[in-house]
Amino acid sequence: MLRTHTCGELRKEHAGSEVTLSGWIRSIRDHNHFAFVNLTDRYGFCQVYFDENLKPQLEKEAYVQLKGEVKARPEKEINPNMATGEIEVICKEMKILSRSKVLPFELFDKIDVKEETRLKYRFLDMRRPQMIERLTMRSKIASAIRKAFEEMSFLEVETPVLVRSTPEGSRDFVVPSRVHHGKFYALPQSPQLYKQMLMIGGLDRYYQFARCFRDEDARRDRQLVHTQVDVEMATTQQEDVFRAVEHVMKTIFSDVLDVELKTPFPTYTYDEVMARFGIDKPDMRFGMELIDCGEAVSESGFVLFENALKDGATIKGIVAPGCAAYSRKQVSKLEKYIHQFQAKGLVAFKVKDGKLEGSPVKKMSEESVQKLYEKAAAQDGDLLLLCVGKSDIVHRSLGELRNYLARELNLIPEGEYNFLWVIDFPLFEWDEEANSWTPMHHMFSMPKDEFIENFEENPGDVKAQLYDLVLNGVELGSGSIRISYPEIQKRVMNLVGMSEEEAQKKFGFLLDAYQYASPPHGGIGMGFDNLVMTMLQLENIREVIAYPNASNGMFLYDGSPTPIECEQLDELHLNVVEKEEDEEANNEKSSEE
RNA sequence: GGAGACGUAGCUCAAUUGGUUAGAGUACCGGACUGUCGAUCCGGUGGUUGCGGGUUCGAGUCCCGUCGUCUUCGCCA
Repeated sequence: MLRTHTCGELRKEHAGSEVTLSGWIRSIRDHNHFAFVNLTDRYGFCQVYFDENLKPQLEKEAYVQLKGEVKARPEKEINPNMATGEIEVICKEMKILSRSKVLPFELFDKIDVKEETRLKYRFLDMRRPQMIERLTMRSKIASAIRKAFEEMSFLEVETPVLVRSTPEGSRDFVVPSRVHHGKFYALPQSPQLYKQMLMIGGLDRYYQFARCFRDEDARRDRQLVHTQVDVEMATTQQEDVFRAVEHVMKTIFSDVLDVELKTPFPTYTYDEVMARFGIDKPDMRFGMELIDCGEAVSESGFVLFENALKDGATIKGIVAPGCAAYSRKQVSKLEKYIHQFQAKGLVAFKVKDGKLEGSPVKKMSEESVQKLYEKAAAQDGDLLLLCVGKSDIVHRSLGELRNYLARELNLIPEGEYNFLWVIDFPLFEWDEEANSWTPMHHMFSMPKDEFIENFEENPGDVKAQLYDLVLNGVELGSGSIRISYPEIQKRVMNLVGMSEEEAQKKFGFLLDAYQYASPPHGGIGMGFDNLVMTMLQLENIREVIAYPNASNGMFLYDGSPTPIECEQLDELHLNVVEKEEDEEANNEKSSEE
């Protein structure tokens, strides 16, 4: 070995011993006749003393190997902020193994560098203790997850990475076949179909860290490539999946964060969370629930409200605590925020001296103002904000506004981990564009028992054995009990407008498998990157991924994607069509054939 | 595909709102210092203001286009 110890492990009890260390030279503190250096590696950093003779060799951020003697520091020179602060190493001999160019940015934790630069030089960014810590936590969480699943007799099974392309769901990344002219593999959007077949295959309990590929625009919490903790269990009901996942969460929070979670996690129905929080992944660490004000203002005399109600609109509100002093400008900033969710605007009331104030009050009957005040149950100094419109828009807007205000007003308690299950999701939603019903999740989710007999009658009302795991307002995972009965599967496909031929063509391999007696089964897929991000209380998924992509799908550390050689294209039977100036002539976006 | 923000020294930012030679911190280079803790002190180098047009006596600043990063809507079964 090129070292006897790592840079982070030397302590007082090593004093007097001869050691060999390897690491990067960071922070040279030159005192003319001698110098101090922090020698660093993944494990920490260690102060090394260089005398006048050895000092000239020092080069910042060079990777060196050195021999020296560990010396206990005198009392007054101990650095309590440093794990190795009670000792230093007196360098006797140093060899530079590798030199460094001047760094594009410094490698401290509190750097303020454009992310673009950090991603381009990810290998340097990763040397920062903060990034080391994040990737270390990620690894620890992963191994705790494995431990927990193994305790419950789950098998880790790998599913294929080159799979059949399915047009359902998100856009596939596609891989051309060299051997099969004009044919393509796809990278899996998730192992969904393959894990279902594992259940038919009798594996009974499966989990996997699965890479999932989705050719969609990236977001703060979404990457082209992400890692999913994928789970499936046979002979199971919804609650069995919950208990298994809770065991895993309990284990990782206890092992990695030393946080003891209370289980079971509470469950809420989809309808309830939508009504109370406007959003299917509510953050329940704070209050500010939505208030249904339609009834209170139904006879207010205010044209805006009355006309809206006549058109079947929803009128809901939230109370922003202590915001009565908000200026018109501040309210309009909030309105601007909800414009992006198609909301028209906000009607604002200030709460003062036990009643509502503000310009809308003048347009309303005294009685309805009082009714609204009572309904809102707000305190003096609060601001009541009403949103009027189509129910899905009002819910989404207020739901997002609630989160926005909570962040703005610092209402979110730190260090709290609020888990919950959202159950009873609708099985179908109406797709305006396609003018048909589509599955809310995917078409293999089982309706709840009471809907099985005639779910065709009112598809929009059908609830499914479909659930999400939510942590602090982040959707961590989504799953369902699957349809293991070919008859029911056929009816669901029928309802979403998929003919038998089409179904055979796209999913025949799966539907055939179900002809051979499947145990009832279900499972869940959990976003591992999101889990790590939320556990570390970070806002951006890229902070917990070693090699993330930028928002336009570029990988800044290697510059991909790139064009490929003509020879490669020929071998794959591909032709790249130049993008034409005339967009109309080229509205088929695909440039590959 | 749409919207917004940003782009000035290697890095992070400033430039009195269109005014003359574009500044600061840090990094880098040189010097001083016998106990520092991302040392300190003194001095110095460093700029095609992302790129291309335009308006103007004059543009980092205004306009148009373009490229890049971030956020977001759409999209993400």
